[in-house]
Amino acid sequence: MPRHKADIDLVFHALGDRTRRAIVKKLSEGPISVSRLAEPLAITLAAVVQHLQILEESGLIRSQKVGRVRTCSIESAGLSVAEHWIGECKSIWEGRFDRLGDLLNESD
Amino acid sequence: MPRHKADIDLVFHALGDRTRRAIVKKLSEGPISVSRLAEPLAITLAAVVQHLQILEESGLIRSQKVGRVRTCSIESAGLSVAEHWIGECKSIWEGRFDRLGDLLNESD
DNA sequence: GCAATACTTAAGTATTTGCTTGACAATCGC
DNA sequence: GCGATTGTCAAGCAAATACTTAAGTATTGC
Repeated sequence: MPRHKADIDLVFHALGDRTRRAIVKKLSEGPISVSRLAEPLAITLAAVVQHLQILEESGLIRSQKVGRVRTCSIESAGLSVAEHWIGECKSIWEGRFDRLGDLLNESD
Repeated sequence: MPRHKADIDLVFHALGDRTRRAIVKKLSEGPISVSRLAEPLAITLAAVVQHLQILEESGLIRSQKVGRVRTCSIESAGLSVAEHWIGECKSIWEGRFDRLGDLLNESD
């Protein structure tokens, strides 16, 4: 049963780590196996697996095992959750400027 | 001299903490002082100040002190850095689908 | 001047984190 | 079957993190 949480706390926590962002970036090029994913990273396979667990639980990636190979891919819903939160902040902030503009009738 | 780094590692690290995201969200409503910012948060003022330092060094917020009051506000460049990184991942990912579509001549 | 306000700084602490090693399990090629 | 490949699991550990308390510095109102 795949994780489909995409919880905002989990997503931003997952993206807070440099290595995990590198994994997400790599996966955006397309699905890839765990060991291929680990190759360019200067850490052990076990450490990569731990990062993948965090990424999967956050809803940023998903994976399925066929035979002995686990193939990982991006779950775009996870990135969308983060994107939406940022967009929300920006629109509140910009909305504020709009109202300020109404009052002052000038731009900063 | 204000910080204008907006470094991607610092930005995502800063956004990785729930309390700091709450601060950013609050600041998107408009500038506010440190103690007003701390009011709804169930932590000490000193802890809030530490979060503000991290947020300011990452380029997510800026602040200026007038008299004894430090007023904080959003630095939208910081959020844009995060937004851009996410957009980049998504467009690489979607680009991949486009090329797949060219090959298969069908949509998912 | 003096007390209250609004931070600031430093030191200490409990918890979380990212990582390692080592043992284990499953699957593939031959 | 057997060795190589691919991944999993469980401790364990050093460093980073998010806090706290306590003491200090400016600034404001009276």
